Amino acid sequence: MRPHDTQTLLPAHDYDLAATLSSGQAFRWRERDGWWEGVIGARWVRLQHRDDQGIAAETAVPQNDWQWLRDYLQADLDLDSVLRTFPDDEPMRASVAACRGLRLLRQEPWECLASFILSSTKQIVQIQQIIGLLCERFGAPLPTPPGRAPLHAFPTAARLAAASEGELRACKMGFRAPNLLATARQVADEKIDLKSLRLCSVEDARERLVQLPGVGPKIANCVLLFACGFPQAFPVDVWVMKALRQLYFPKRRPSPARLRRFVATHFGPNAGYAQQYLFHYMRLNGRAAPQQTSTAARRRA
DNA sequence: TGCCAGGGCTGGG
DNA sequence: CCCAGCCATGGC
Repeated sequence: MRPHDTQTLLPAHDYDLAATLSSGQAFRWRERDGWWEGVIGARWVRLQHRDDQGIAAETAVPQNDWQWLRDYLQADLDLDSVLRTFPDDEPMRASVAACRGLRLLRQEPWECLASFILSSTKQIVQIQQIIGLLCERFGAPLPTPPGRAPLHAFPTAARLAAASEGELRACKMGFRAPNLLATARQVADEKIDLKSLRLCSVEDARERLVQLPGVGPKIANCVLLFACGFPQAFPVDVWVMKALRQLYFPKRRPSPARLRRFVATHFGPNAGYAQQYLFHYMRLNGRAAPQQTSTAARRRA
């Protein structure tokens, strides 16, 4: 790789770029002309997986160091060493077989937190729309390649803290607007230091996150897993709940406490990684789930 | 306890 | 075409 180039090729084994970028961890990636286009920090970038070579990357502005991209993609992580820690049971084997190469990204904490506050009771498509509007209206403009539509960085907490609730509601986020605004103010006022959460114990970090308005256990776990680097954090949403019920408790309906104990003990030190595989597996098979007894499952089939 | 609060997409009628 | 359902959190 030459210095000050707008292109590079990152060596990466066992990396399913499409699954990773579309798996509901991050919301600003779009596929276009066989590339995945997005924004990381203040950089426009597009990515393309090349068999046996790795991940090709192009930026709008020359780079002399691509560490920011390796960090974001976690390209240097040895996936096998993670997969080896998964429990050796049928649901995990099936989930890994369905999308081997699925990875966790390492996102910027504020963007991750704000995005997941906006994610509550929304589906991925709508989350993308809200975040698109938010970036367009409040994010700093970024250099893009010639002939490309202008693009914006994710808005800073300070910028959103200075917005009105009405302006945020105009981005179609509905009742999440006051939560996002109040959390942006706390972050901007340094009531919480998101970057230092990774230095806490996972329990301490979670406790601090759930103090923020609009942040419950599910969203806190998303931030811990996708931004703070806690591989044991285990967000439980409806898809994961469905996976746990169908795959591990097909007969009885476990209590929430029992379920919490199960996920805390069964999946090992990389439980969050295991969760991502279950989530993706359920999303792939959700429509055609074979073992349905509930009306909800039958309606889906 | 149970309902409700945006809203855009999906599936079924 | 229309309409119910989806969805994680907080407030009532």
